[in-house]
Amino acid sequence: MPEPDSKRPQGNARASYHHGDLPRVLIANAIELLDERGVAGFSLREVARRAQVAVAAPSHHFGNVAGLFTAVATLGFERLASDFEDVLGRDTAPVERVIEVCESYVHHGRRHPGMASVMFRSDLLDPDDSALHEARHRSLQLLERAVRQALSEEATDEHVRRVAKVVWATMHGLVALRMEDGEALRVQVGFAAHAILVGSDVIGSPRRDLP
Amino acid sequence: MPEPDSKRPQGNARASYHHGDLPRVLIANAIELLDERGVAGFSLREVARRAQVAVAAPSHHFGNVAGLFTAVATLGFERLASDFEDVLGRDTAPVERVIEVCESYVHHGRRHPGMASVMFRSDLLDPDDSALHEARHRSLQLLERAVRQALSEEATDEHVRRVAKVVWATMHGLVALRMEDGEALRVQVGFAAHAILVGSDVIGSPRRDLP
DNA sequence: CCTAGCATATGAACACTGATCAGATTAGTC
DNA sequence: GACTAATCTGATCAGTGTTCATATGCTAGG
Repeated sequence: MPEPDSKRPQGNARASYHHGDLPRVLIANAIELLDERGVAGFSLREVARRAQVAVAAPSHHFGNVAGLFTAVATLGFERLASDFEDVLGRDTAPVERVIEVCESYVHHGRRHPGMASVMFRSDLLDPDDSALHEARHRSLQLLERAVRQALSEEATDEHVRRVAKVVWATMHGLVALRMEDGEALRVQVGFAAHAILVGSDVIGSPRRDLP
Repeated sequence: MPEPDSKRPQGNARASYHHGDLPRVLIANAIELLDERGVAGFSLREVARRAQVAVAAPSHHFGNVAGLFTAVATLGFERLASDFEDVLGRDTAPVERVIEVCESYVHHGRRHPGMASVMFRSDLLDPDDSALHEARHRSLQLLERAVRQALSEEATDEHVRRVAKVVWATMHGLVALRMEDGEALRVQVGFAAHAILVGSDVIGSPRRDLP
């Protein structure tokens, strides 16, 4: 039975010639291929092949492969921001919420390894794409909001931003290095986020002595 | 005047045909090209071209491009470990020493961006290369030693290992995301390392209440 | 000294890749 | 219904990594 295939045009019909929904289909196929073979094994031609479309078709929508990657990365950051918003809507303790944000970050990175790696390979992306910048910035802003609520009230904006960046970098590192697998990563993520928050508050704005 | 060129054979003479020191020269050229164009712009043929050698020559020493990358990454981790050892030999406070280790990590990553990115792109490396594993493991071990001295004495081995991994991941993330530039990165690195150490000690083994 | 053996380097071939461009096809608009 | 603009095709180009038989010259054994 022909299940509805998201990688083919809507209405399950390619009348002929014009595809109808190529950009979305190309992005979906690109994500699939990235998760399947990684960035190194990626091929624009293979994406076109899977969409049953000519090799040159993608260029009319994305210009070049960097354009397609940029679209994929933008979608990735938008999903990430959406996940973050879900977490921020929950009614849990502030520190717990930061940890949950981190967990959703790591979860996203592990579920879509190829897509995630493209998101942070700035050398493969269009550096001037405003949609990408916006989506990435929104993700970071949501993390900052979570961090702000988890730190002491005396924390300055600069302090909050700095801590959020450290948390962001740590999560990226944990995913990129694949240092643990399965449940152990969850423990590591929780520990790391917690330690950074506590440590930052101790060191932070109102200077206290450290042990 | 002909300065001594490390990318050509020793003795500054390619009598003919046999190169004499190809592997080392290829690795040097690969690092140069990686730092120049990044992983995406890398080309094995260009490396061979710069060594003034046939396209197929590298394959006799490294098999394929993954083999060359693996050699580059191994050298990178050996240098990193060597830098770490220098820091560990200094007579500074333990926490300060961890920060200095982190700084040397970041410094290495910023000075050789292409090389550094290859070091952590496991999809581009030979996963069974023992020399690579050994060099990487030694680097992590040295970081663990620095962390152990900086944490409270009650810290278990497992705790030390976990904290070291978090520090490692954070530094990798800070470099990979290029979140700051110049001096600001140094501040960020010091802050991050410090916060993780302090936070880990507060959360750590002898359970205390947290604010 | 000189000769066989073997590691090293060559160059051509192959199957790929991403990008480009004129021309074919169709959708949307006046 | 005609026309313009968007979309897609198919062929072409330069460039890539890998493989293979062949050529070269260093080195060990006689």
